[in-house]
Amino acid sequence: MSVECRDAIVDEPVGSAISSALLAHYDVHARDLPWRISPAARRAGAGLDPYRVWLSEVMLQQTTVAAVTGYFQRFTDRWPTVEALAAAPEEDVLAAWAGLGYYARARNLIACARAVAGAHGGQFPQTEAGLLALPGVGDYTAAAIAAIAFDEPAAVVDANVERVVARLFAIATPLPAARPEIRTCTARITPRERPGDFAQAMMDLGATICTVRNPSCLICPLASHCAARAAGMAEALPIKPPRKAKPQRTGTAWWIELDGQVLLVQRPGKGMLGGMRALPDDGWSARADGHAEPPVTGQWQVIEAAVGHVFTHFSLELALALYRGPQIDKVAIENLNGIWWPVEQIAEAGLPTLFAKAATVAIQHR
DNA sequence: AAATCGGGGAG
DNA sequence: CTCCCAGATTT
Repeated sequence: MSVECRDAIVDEPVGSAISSALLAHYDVHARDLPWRISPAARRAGAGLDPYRVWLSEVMLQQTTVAAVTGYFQRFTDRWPTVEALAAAPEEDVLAAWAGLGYYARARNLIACARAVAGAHGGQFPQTEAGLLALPGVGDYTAAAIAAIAFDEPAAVVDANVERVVARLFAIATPLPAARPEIRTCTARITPRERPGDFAQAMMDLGATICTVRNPSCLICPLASHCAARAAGMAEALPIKPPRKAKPQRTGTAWWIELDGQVLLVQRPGKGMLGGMRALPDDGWSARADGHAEPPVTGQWQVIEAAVGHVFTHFSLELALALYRGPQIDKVAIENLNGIWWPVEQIAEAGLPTLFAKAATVAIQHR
């Protein structure tokens, strides 16, 4: 039932009819988002700031609009330009990113800002190829910035567009094998005029109408063009591979508090929660449980299953052990290479959510 | 091609 | 509870 996306099928008039219908709908129903500008300002000729487009796109990678909005506001208030972000201490940026997840994005964000502010003289590259060379900028983000900030007719394909296009052309090939065909079809319907609005309109459509479950085909501006709709198979597409089961791991975090300060560590720069401040722990990972051996001798109050947390590829049940004295082994503490942080200011430590939850439990048991 | 890497919101 | 989100990078 798959409709091949060839020139003969998706010819110029058909592609134009789709983009025209979508843009007309977008002009009325576009979501009002912090990284967008008003239609009135747009008509007056205002352009989008590439810095804000880039920042929003990186934050939105695998992350919902609702989760990003507050972070975007705080980042742009605190660092209004790419030069300001480039000049910020790395620990400040990582702490500001805490809770948003996928922390490699934050590390790449800093590297990218410094590359743009330095080697590129403060200007983002304006071509897809140039953007693609930046840290943390892949196929999707390069195309999105090129289209939205620089008016280039790039094929912007995110998970929303994958779904919309797979349905429009009834592409029944399972993902990820269907991606080349989806990309070709997306390029075929991307207009030379307003490519940035088109990309955002496609994503709005996927987020609000052409949803994963229960798509609202009755109000869809593209319903008359949709092959999956005609075949009664819209909700079944795209076909996704089965997902693997998550292993269940256990670990222990250590709460060592002296004189109102708790010992934190900075995690290694790569891997899980890389570069982030954290409670010291027993080495749990996606591959293995933690060893549960306390880092210093003494009396510990253990709170079993203090925190349950689900990561992308495993679940973790984290025990929390609170140090209860009587004395502290100064040498062993030094070996932890930690930093003492005022407990009253723990919210400003920039702990990832797992450890923020653990800290909350610890404070309740103080 | 498959695995790694967070967190939260929707249903 | 399950599913998935404006993906990139490494293996």
